[in-house]
Amino acid sequence: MKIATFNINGVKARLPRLKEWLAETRPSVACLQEIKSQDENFPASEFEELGYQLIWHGQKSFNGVAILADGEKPIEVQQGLPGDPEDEQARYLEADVMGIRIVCIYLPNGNPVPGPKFDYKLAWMERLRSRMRKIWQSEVPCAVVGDFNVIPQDDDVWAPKAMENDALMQPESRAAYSRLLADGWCDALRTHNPRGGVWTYWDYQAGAWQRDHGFRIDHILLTPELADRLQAVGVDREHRGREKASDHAPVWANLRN
DNA sequence: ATGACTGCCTCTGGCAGA
Repeated sequence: MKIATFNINGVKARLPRLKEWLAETRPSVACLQEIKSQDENFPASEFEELGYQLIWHGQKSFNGVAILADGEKPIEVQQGLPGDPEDEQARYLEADVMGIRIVCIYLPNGNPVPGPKFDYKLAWMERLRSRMRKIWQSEVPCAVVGDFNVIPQDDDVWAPKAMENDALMQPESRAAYSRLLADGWCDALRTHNPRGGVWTYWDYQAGAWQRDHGFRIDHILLTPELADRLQAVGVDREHRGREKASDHAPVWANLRN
């Protein structure tokens, strides 16, 4: 089975590109971030026409996540990240699909640093870790995928200097991400590209795509059982270069059945 | 270079993104 994650930067603006990507690459499970849609406006039927069933968690203007599954309805386990009753941002969706627990996240960006948004990011990462430890303890095979908004290492960015003041690569952000891996989760893309140099995001500005000025912030984390089944992992880079593309490219992992 | 581009909802300019 193929598990994919794609920050689409607006479901309405991206609909033709998104349907094209689904038809061309046919992931078994597709996790979307930044749908930027209220629940009642989400164009579910567009995906059902392609043979996908889905659940989503949206809000007005920003954020929003969705889980699509090929020919099977995801069974929702959790909507919204537990741990803060005041947090109403639509960034977390967890479901059981095809015998696997799928967690779709859109982790807060955290800029500017320092400030309340950065504090929210770090607190969110600790809440995520708590949730992931709980899932780990339940011993269900699990993939946590999405836009983590963390550049894990210097070789995950075209120029570390250019991003050094950004929330995406602050030592605190990296340390929080490292703690997830230290808990035992496998960073699928890193495992197959140990020397780094693989990007999943290119800014719209300053010709970043044309100059290949990118970095890696979209991740697929696997429990050991799924890591053992990992066959191939990749980035659909070519989709970033199309007309009206998202600023992120899709990331996918193939698991042996 | 407090720059750049894109999407959203709309106080069609200001905010957010990364």
